[in-house]
Amino acid sequence: IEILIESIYVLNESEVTPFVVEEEVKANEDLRLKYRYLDLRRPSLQKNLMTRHRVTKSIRDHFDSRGFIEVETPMLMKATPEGARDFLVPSRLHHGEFYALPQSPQIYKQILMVAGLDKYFQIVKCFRDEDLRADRQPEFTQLDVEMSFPDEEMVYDVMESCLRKVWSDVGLTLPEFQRYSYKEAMERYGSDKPDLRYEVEITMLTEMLRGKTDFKVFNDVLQKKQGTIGAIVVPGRAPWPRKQIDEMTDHARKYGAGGLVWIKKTTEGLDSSAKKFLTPELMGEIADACKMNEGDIAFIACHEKWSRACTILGALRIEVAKRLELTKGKEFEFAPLWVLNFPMFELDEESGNFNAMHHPFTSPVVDDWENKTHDLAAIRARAYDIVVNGYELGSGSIRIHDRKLQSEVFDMLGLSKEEQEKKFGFMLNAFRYGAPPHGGMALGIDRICMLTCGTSDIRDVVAFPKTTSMQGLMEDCPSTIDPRQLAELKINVVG
RNA sequence: GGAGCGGUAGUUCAGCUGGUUAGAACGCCUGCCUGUCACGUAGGAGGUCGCGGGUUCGAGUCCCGUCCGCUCCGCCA
Repeated sequence: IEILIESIYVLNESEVTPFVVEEEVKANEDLRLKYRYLDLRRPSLQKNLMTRHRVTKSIRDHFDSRGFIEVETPMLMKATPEGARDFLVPSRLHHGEFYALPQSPQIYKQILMVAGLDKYFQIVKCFRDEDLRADRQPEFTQLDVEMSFPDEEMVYDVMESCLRKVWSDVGLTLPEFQRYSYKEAMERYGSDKPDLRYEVEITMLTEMLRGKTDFKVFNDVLQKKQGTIGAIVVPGRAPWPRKQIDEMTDHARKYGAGGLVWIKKTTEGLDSSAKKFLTPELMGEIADACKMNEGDIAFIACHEKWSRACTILGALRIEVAKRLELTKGKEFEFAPLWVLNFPMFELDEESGNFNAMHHPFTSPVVDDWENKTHDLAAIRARAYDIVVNGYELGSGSIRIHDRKLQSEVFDMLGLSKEEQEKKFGFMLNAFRYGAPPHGGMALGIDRICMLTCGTSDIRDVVAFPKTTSMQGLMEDCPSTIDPRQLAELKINVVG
């Protein structure tokens, strides 16, 4: 393989290439994408694609050996305008009607359970028309899994052993999974997909500070029902200059903080940006609560919303890790975890409606549902995520298999009976004829490859990726199309 | 939808507060050298400074708009 790579990569005698094909490329990303076939000659990309092949082969072997069968589901499906935007495909034969490309084969796989194919998996392309990121492409590949009569532990087992085999087959080892509840992950790491490769944790100060301070910033937050105050302690390093503290404050503001209070512990004692408002005793108590040592600095953030406060602190945690290079050289140290006990619903701040946090087919925890009050936020879902090194590798849930319960959940989400019938009638109908309890998971194969290849750029593990504005630079797409083609589809381009 | 960074030779970049003919390195072409191996050496070609407008006697440089790439926020059931 090594020799093959070497020989491929010297293959540039016929014409002067637009950039020098060498392992440590200096050429700009757009140039490399335009000449992707040259960029792909580089040994690291060759290796990545080989690793990707091994990953998918390994997955297929694993599920095959456990008696799962791979079933293909349609690429042309019914549009489901919940969630992400669909890519639409016009129908020639049915004027004015459209197919959608799947965001996920979710409904099909549930119906396969009704059909009695009780152990299903598929390696499948999915499509979402949302803005891109370094780890997101408009089309991406998922490992989709579903089984009948499972409990959570059965899903955990089959998925953990799958990942363990994948890692082993590409020459890596995957440590034991840790388990965190959503609440714990948020309060300790400020994220539902924390990176556990470094220790820095959040200290919650809300209860400690209640009734103990006149500092308006803290007090205003403490008056609110969900008001939350917490701190991130940066372990002793060179003194933090004003400029860097300001940068941390700007970073916190980006995530919705009003500002940032800091406390420093030095040989001369405690100093703080809020020393005019905090008594020395209280500053001492905060420093003790944060277990500060000499040379440490603590950044304290607060917000009237619990989840927002956690997010701000989580963003600061990541920023600290970046500045202190806490993950440097740890690309191949994997810290996998399960995040469990997600809330069923989350409030959409704009509309004031509740949305499904996972998706609307997720089963609620039965006790929570039966004892439900009007506090929808307290209902837990039977949903779970796998997180590795700060990436959400995938998520899944035990689904609803009862027609009545599914309809009630749709009610909660604000779908009228008419809409339910129109959008999901076929699914509700399928549940009439005996639906087994079922559940499963979907994992992002691109992200698995990113981790096993040690890259943080999804383009490094996709043969022909799109740019952040969703263009294919090599083949130049999307593009305008022939008017005759449009006419046949009876489509007018306006504007 | 919003923010930041970037766009100058084939490539990677420099170009300070606006000021003659826009530079370097690598690559490319020609000659010389031939125990060289990041060869050396002498010379050469190569630029609508992303695009459009504006300010100015004068714009790569300042202003406005726009396109492209990257990163991030929103978004991603």
